[in-house]
Amino acid sequence: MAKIYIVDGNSLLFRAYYATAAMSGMDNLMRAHDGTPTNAVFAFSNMINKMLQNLKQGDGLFVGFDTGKATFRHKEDEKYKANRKPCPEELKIQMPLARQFLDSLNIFWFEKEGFEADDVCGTVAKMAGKEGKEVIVYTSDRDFLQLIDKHISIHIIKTGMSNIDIMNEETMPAKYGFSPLQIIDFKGLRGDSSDNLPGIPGVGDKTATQLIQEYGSFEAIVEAAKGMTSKVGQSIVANQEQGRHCYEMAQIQTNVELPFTIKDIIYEGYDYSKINAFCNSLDMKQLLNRLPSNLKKLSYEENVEVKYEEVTDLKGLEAGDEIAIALDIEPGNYNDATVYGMAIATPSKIVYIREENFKNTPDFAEILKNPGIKKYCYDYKAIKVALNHLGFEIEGLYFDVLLAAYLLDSTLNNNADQIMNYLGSDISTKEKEGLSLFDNSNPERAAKLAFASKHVSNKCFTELEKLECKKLYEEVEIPLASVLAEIEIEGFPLHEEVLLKMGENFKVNLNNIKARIFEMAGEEFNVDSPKQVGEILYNKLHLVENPKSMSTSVDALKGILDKHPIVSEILLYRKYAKLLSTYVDGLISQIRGDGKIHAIFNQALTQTGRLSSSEPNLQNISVRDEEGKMIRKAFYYDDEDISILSLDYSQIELRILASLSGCKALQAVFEAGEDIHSATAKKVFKTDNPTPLDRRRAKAVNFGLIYGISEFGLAEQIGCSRKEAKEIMSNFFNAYPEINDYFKKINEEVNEKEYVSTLLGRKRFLREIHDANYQVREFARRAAMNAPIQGTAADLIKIAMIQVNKALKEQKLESKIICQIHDELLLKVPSKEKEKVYNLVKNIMENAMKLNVPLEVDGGFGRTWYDCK
DNA sequence: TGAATCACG
DNA sequence: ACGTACGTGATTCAT
Repeated sequence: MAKIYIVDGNSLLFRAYYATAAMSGMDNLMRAHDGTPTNAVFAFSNMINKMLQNLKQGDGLFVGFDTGKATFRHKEDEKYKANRKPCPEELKIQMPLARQFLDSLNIFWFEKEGFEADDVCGTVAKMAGKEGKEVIVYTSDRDFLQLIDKHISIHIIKTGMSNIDIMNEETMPAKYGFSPLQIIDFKGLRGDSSDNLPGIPGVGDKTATQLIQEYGSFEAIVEAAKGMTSKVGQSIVANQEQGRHCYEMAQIQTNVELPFTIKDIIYEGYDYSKINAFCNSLDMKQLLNRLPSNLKKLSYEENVEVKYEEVTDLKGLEAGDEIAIALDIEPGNYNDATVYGMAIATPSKIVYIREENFKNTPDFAEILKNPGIKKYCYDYKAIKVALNHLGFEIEGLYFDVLLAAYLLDSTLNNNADQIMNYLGSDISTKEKEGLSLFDNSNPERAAKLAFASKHVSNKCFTELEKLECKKLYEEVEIPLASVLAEIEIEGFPLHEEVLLKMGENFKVNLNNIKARIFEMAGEEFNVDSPKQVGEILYNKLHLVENPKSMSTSVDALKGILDKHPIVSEILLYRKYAKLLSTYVDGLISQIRGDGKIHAIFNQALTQTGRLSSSEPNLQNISVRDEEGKMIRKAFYYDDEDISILSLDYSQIELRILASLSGCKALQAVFEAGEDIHSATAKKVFKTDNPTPLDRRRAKAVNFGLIYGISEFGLAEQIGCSRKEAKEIMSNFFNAYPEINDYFKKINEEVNEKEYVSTLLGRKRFLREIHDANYQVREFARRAAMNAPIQGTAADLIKIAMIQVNKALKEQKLESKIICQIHDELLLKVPSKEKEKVYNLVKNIMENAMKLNVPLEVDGGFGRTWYDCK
């Protein structure tokens, strides 16, 4: 979920000033070459930079300031803050500099006359909370604690940015002994000497806390005090007006009128040239190297005005040898989205043509299908598939912004606005008015997108070259986009009637199981609700004494199978419920008019370079469970002459690990064609005849290695002691010493560069490797171990897909790729092509990449997907 | 909208 | 002392 970081600017700036002034001594403040004091801005910039390090795409950052003029609180109380020492001149000078600093980082800040930073920040925090954002407020002022709710936490800065008290709905009451809102009652009693608010004389922290815990609120305490004989009681009654005044003054306003919305504070990155100029002018260059690179816009330009004209035909459009295009299309799945029109940009002009006019002009189809005219665009695959639905072809992809951005930084989402922003172009349009409610077309946006697609291309090529990804881009991702489009257009036949029949069976089972569960539980409840299941198992049937968690996951339930027969029934219920909802009803809802599934293969989504599949996901159709596997029987061609061919890489990730690490022993196992898990079992359990159990445990060891497991994780996985796991791992590394060295090398690399690479140079950035949080850091470390392996496997099969697609076309074969499942390809193959295609595809897959181990591809034909073997 | 669950490699 | 395997997508409940 997006987070919103809110900074109490004045509070932090004061801290920044006094912390550094105390360190260096007042006479020795840090200054720029012209004598301007910069200590506060410097320390402030470091604090802000720490926050930027945590910022993710879509997160917001806002700084609220005091204007320095009188506020409504001063009007109510002329003595308010009257005891404050005047702000030192050296700090005063830096106030506007801090604002300039924020401007130069494109960070949104705001101040409003008549209000304090507290009120502005409080209002923004509540606004963001209402939108469901997770809000984190940085301040050193404890008054802010009253803002805490389920969305908002307050980070109280004690010293610098490392000593922080994180206060939220749980921690705040635990520490203070009362609720967030009661901080106001607390201030009423206690007062606040720094604001010159006296509160109730004779009441300190301890007494105030006690009273609040006993009576709840300030007014209730005043009421109760009337019956007290103690000195404190008398003081409360006598000074109640003064206390009430302090209570009022401590309240933060959360309904200040603001001329902006949360959308405006979403952070969209900094322009290096701007912050560079600022830092240079104040001689604080240290900051520049420490700024997070992921938030840097690739370059900075003022908005370029994009002019376009709407046309009904393309007469007179000189396409030349390259054009940039953008579809104006309804958001959502492009297989059934309405296409409103298309923007076409040539070097001389940009035109927009409505969909109903596509057929008016033969030039339209000609230009698009001419591979000699280079196409620049954003998400070519979507355009190609959507155009196909309208009966148009497109060829000649040259530059795809989405794919370029994906290689530059896989953490970027498939969001044209954000990606263009990252690349320094703005394609946002004003809210349009006056158009039909039923027409969500946006010609201006399409025009801007087309223009920007060409505009950012040079920059992208330069960056791809710097990152050594240009070859991967041109030779893998770009050609793959067309291959995937063809796979999506081709589709995969799925038979509703077969699924329905299976579904009926599943439903009968499900109802019987449900009846048995209710019988055993002694009541009816929602078995789909993990919460209610946990309630029954743990609180009603008490299957576990002092349960550590209320988890009802497979792992948790398998551990208590013997405690009660209801447990296995719940697991069975889950199985059939899953089959019905996801694989029967879910798949049926995705069958289109042609009796086929047209899943989308996302090419720019995963962090490792793999594809993903959606609507529906064809990459997680059941196979491990025999009954679940039946679903695959619904995937077949009516034409009995057409079979499905499934070919998959055997042990691809372990082979890649063997190759990348140069591990001789592991390579030898593959060269000898030995069973890898048995081989590992022999080595880690030191036996010549591993039992099936040994092999199973060795398999877990092999997989664990790929995932960067710890001895604890291994022990958990194979059910042994930590000590045994440690020994197994040490045996493993003794048997395969180069693997240990390889992972050490990966660790050093990610620590130094904050990224890791696949064999072909695909990068995965892991900036979290230097996160302050141990768990976050460890997660990044494990991801760093896995990404080169998983990513190289992804690169490999992508190359194979391109080569297979090309070979099938060149040899004029009717066979087609219809699905990819990470290490497996599915093809439709007519009988007469069986032998040829089998050998062709197997051969291409096994030789797609030159590794230091042989690649092995297995598989076979089936009438249905189920039967492929 | 997120958490929990479970399907796959 | 801490917390504990990589990468995905769909469904359901609950807020």
